[in-house]
Amino acid sequence: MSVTLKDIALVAGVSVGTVDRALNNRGRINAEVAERVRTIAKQMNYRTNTVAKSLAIRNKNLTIAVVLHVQQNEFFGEVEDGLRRAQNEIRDFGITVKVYHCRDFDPADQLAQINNAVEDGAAGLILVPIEHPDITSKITQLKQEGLPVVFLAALLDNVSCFSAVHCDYPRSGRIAARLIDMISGGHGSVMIFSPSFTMFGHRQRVESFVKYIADKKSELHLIKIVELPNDSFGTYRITLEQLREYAQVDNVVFCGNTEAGVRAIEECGRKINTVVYDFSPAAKSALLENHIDVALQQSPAEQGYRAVMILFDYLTSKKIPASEILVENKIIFKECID
Amino acid sequence: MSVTLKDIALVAGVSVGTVDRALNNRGRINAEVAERVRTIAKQMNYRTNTVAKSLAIRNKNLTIAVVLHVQQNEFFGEVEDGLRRAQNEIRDFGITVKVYHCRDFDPADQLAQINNAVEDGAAGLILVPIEHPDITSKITQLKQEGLPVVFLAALLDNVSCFSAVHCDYPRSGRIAARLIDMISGGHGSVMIFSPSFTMFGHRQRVESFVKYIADKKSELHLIKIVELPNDSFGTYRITLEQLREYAQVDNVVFCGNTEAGVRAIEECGRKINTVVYDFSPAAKSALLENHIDVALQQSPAEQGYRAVMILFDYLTSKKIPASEILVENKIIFKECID
DNA sequence: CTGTTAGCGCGTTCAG
DNA sequence: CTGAACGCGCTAACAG
Repeated sequence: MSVTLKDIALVAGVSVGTVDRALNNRGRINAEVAERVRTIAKQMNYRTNTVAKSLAIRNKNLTIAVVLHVQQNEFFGEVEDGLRRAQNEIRDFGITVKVYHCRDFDPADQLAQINNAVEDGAAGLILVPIEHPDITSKITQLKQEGLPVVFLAALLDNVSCFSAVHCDYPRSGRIAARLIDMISGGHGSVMIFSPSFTMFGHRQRVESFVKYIADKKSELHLIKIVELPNDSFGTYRITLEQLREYAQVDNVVFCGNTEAGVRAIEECGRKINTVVYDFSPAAKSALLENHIDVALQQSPAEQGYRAVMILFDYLTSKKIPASEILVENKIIFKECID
Repeated sequence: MSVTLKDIALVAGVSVGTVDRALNNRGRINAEVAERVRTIAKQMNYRTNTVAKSLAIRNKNLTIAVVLHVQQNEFFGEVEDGLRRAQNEIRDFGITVKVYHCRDFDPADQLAQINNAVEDGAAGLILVPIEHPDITSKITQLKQEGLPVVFLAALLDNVSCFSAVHCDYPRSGRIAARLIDMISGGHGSVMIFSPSFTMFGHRQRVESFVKYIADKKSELHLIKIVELPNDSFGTYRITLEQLREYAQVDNVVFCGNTEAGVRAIEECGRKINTVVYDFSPAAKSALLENHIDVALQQSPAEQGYRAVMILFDYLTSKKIPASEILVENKIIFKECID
């Protein structure tokens, strides 16, 4: 059996209340007694039972706030699935997960939602941060106030936080490069489509792809890097336009609304080796019908799940997370799903 | 706030004890009252709080037994990592995980270990089953006695159990085939190395590989399927021997002791496209040094972890698992890890 | 058959 | 500064 507060109290010759105060630095306790209790606890290898603790603090009604941006998006839809899974898992511990939506890429609205969350008494904040000075300074402020904030599925250049969950963007760029290199046989022309470069990770990914190709000195020529808008029709239109304009392109790395992108690629008529990011239903069927070659999944659901669990662990057992949690880039061929 | 037994007791006009008996079918209760309580509970959307439940049943000292076979093996070493992770996670719930080792591929010893586990009062059993009639009948018997047994990392042809956690063997064969097809450019000679065919999954995997190549009508020729022994020196010797005997082989799918296999492949001197199963440290460095092309990981740690969690969920919330839990086959190129 | 109550381990009053 | 006691939601033992 594991050792409890009571056990410690017994050998220390004090009451459980005193032990509790000592171990949790609650003050109102004689420094020497506190020290003695702590060493005894360490000797006995005490670990607080998080299950019991959760039951006890359940009436404090802790809530974890999640402030998203970008809606109606395949990727973030899955992120929310992960959020919900975590929510179900921690419900019995008396901790609630509350999601605040804000308008796409709107820093003012995001700031407002963060404030809402704080006013609602959030014990922790999960944020998909928008790059904007107001957001940055708000994060810094919250940090000073002791509120743990974790970044989800996006990172800010040069802004630190409690912890950040995201995929390894440079790596995801390199993997795509390797795949294209392999599928194309190492020669041909490639075009990259990427979402908004206002997001740091997207810039990193493309840079890393370019570097790989350059270092490899392969005969793969990078024709153009195209930045996509955030709507599916615009994505479709631009993708098709570019592929028609640059008729030599026979390799594509596509990150954006997969459904629109795949449609454009098919429509342009010629055979194009394609790597898409993320594994939406559209990507799945494109894979099955051999319209694309491989999907690179960035585990959106797991990102959502882990962000919540980081705060959960912190709230229930003071566990300090790594400053950066990288989720895997999964490589998905047709054979992985059929 | 969520609804508790007390809440139900209040509206049903009975005591919590009665509610508990009704919801858990403990008997010693008026059938009508029980029925009424159950409908009220359903109406109020009651869900038992597993945290509170765990705290309460902690003194029953439930333990989950794990009976392994095959030791000193990279794959099962990682399986045990997963087991330990799960163990740490459920410790606070008062449930213990106890591992019983048995001699490699020894059905009599495995049977003995199972009996040990049962005598120790295991509340659930996780088993890496050996194909043998004695084991099969023991499993059937335990099942009838109501002990949940879950298969881990291996399955028995035609024997059902509470749940089974393993990778999708046919799929893993197909994925390897696709990769070899892609890397080789669709032509050349391939040799397959596999562990003991006494394990059903290994047979499935190879069959599936062969079928893919046949269906594809590619110019890839399957030269030979080699069954490997369970020791690293034998593996090395046989692999090298075979590769020397069949000098035309320029593609290898290798499942076995990676360290030995990779050494043999290097030693044979010629350039061979190689796909290995599982992601041991040996596979990792071989990947980084470009000695092999890709590793297919079968998530051993996750398999161990999930097997425990299935029984945990069952023991704490009566949750019935899917009869088969498939873990992913991860495709790992050098770029995924460097 | 049913109600009451004492824990499970921890946090939090409230007296002293 | 410290101890005692109660409650979180549920199980189980004991009374009735």
